[in-house]
Amino acid sequence: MPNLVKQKNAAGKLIEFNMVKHTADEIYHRTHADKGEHQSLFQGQGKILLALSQTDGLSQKDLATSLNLTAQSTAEFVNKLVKKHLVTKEKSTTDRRKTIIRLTDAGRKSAGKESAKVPAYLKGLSDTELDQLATILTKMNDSLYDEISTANPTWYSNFRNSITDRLRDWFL
Amino acid sequence: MPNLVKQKNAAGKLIEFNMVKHTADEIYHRTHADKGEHQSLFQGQGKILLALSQTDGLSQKDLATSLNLTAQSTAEFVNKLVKKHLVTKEKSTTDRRKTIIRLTDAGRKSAGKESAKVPAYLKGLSDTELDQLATILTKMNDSLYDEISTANPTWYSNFRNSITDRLRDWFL
DNA sequence: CAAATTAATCAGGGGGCCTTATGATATATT
DNA sequence: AATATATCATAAGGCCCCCTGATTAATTTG
Repeated sequence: MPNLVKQKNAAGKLIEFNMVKHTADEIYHRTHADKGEHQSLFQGQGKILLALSQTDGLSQKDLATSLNLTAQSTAEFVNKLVKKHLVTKEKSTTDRRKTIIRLTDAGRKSAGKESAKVPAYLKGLSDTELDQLATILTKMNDSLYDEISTANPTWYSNFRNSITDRLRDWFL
Repeated sequence: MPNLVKQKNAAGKLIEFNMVKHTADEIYHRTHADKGEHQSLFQGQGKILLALSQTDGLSQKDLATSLNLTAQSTAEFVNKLVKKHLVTKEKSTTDRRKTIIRLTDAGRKSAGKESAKVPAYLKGLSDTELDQLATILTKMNDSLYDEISTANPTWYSNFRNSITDRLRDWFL
């Protein structure tokens, strides 16, 4: 039976990590403000870009369902990206209700550039610690996947797909 | 010299964790939408509430600087909280430029209910793993604190204070 | 007292999301 | 063919998180 004190301790550290990381990211954005490019890659416009960089030429609807967004939100983000010349919209010829979204060169570049870089805060860990961390995170992730799939099976499968796509750069 | 493969592996797992946790949280909000109360405690209105629950009766300016927000953002959140009857505004008598913000009873209650609960995904870890995790997170956090303090010393000190306040419940 | 500084507000903007309505196109039914 | 229904996208409106710039009111300083 697990020690509650240890659990609480770890939980606190995790919360702390989230907070610290959050503000570190904020500072990074403000400093490195490459003219307003702070897509978090997991959200909004960044999400769309990422999805397209895996499979270009999706319809808005496809994007919406695969990203668990409403069609409306998707339209909004796509329009914003169009304004920035990162994607293009064109009507599908086979089904003229559909709008096909394609990455521009700039878009492709922008999507790819959150390159698979190892964050500095991992560089201070020993090999053993890195292994431990990976093992632990795997367990935690599985637990969260479980939570998601029981709460919302639909989301789960969409999510699972997009996640493996997005993590392809990291493993193997 | 640390193994780059191990670093990458751990980094990937961490990203995965962030993504999974993100959507788990989203689902939680949508499901448990207790009449639109999703303050994330680390942001916006929740941040203000938390700060006031540590030290009531701060001025807007005090709030802004201690939370690393602009005066304008602070005003916005405060006004929203006033509308919800969670805080009150009153002009300071000693310096009539200042506006003192105070928690209402409802506000105090709302702030306190962040429930220092151990998340489910930690419950599956053994005592050893919990210790390992805590140790590792401590290192990562220190590394991030470093990053923050060199990038923005001002933020650092403000942040450091508010973080210890906020984590008080976790480490006794 | 005039000037400088400080606290707060107004106006406006950029992100992230959703719901409700509507219009347009496609497909199924009669 | 003609009508009904289902699907894709848009428009409009809301709420949340946050910032920059300009302006007003009160206090401190020279």
